[in-house]
Amino acid sequence: MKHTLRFPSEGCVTCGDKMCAKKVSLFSSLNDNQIQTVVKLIERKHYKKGEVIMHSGDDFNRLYIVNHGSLKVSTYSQDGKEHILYILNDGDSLGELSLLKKVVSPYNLIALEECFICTIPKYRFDEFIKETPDIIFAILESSYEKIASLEKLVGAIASNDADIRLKFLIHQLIKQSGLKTPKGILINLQLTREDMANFVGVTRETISRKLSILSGEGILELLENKQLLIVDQDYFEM
Amino acid sequence: MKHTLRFPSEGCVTCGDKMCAKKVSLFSSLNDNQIQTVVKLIERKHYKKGEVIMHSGDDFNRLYIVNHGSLKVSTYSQDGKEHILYILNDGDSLGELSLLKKVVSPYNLIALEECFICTIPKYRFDEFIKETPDIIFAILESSYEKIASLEKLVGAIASNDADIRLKFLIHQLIKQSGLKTPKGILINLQLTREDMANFVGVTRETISRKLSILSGEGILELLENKQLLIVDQDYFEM
DNA sequence: ATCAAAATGTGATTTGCCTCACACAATCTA
DNA sequence: TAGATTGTGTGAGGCAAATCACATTTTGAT
Repeated sequence: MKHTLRFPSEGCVTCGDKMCAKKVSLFSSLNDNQIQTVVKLIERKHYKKGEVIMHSGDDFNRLYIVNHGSLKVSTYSQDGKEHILYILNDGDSLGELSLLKKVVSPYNLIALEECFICTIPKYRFDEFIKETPDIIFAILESSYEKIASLEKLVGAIASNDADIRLKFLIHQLIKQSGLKTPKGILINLQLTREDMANFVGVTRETISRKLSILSGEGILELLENKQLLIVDQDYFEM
Repeated sequence: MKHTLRFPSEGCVTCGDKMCAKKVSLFSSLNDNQIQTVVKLIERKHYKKGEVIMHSGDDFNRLYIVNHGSLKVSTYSQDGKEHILYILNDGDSLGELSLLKKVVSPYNLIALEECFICTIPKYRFDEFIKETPDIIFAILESSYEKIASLEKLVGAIASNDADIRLKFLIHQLIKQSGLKTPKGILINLQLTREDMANFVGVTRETISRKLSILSGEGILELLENKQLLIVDQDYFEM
């Protein structure tokens, strides 16, 4: 049910914007000319909620950029449990390593909602790097952000304390996809309780119970359609 | 009690080898000329067991390379618990990010045994990058190895199962610093039970107990001087 | 609009690890 | 070489979260 479009020179069809690549943090340092060059390399795909964007074991020979939507990046342990490593939103990217060498994906990518994903095949990006070597620094920087985020995840999980884990989870969600509203920070991701649980290594029941408690204490509100309204943001500072 | 030496052009004093930088994975792709250039940038320091090589909060403006020895890289949680993120051995490096921009160290570095550490200050490495831009790819590659190792650590800790965590710990130690001997794989790191515990997020008591069990089952042997002899390596495959 | 499937909340029970406690061993240090 | 400090093994008990169970709600497909 997914389809591929290529845009040799007309910019992005979906967003109708020749500069849409600018919102990608990886490309934020590029000038307008360079952005237009990048846009020409892009292939766009569209995925519905729940669709698998990539399976672990697939050839990983593209850079993936989230144009619009959100997705989870996960692995499975031997006993079949899902571990979510990253949640990606608009402007996030994945697969910089695949631009360096031939690799197989260790990740499963699954759309949490309708997703517009831009990809750049390795062979096309190789040419771009030759013309724009500075892009490497942006890639390096984004990889260090990934390292920092993983190190924090390790710290939170290693605490073995469900409250700290949940605190970390919500802290992350606020930072990544929190929307300021008059009533508080709104988190509007299509994350199930189980997804949340699989991100921080607890069970869905524990997430349910702890969220109820926080809701009872007025720290957050559980809205319909999996939305969270964070009332007391300070509580989630770490 | 530590002292600094600089070697403008004579190669490494400690190892007496002008090519010692070659064993650093970060530099393994360089040719002999380039290696000699790198060696000229190196400042060497010597630390005794237990010495603090860097505190979290210190200016992080150097690339650190372990010439000889081993050290732990850790952070502390709010409640004062140590979390070990990496254990570095001969040839490992840390601080590639500090070559990109001014940062403050989030890490504590502590020598597990006598250590010979090579450092390259940012301002000197900047020049080297200009002459040898390809080094960036090696830096990128090493950062992806770091990401992969963290992702595995997350998976192991998120399992919430002490046996899996210990398995992962020993698997890592075998990979990083296991020495093949006729009787099995020898791990000769100066790690205390508590260090092991702080790497995988359990208590020292749990490590003690689980190691005893594995020893009783003949999977490994607990030797003197904190050495481990891995008899059944397959047990630790993941 | 209807039904099946997926997700959620919540109680009861179990359990694996943490915590606490202490004896003993190893290691530093003057 | 003695004494202090740091590290280690192991038992007993408690507890937080996993597991199991099931009713209810939400979602999605036809």
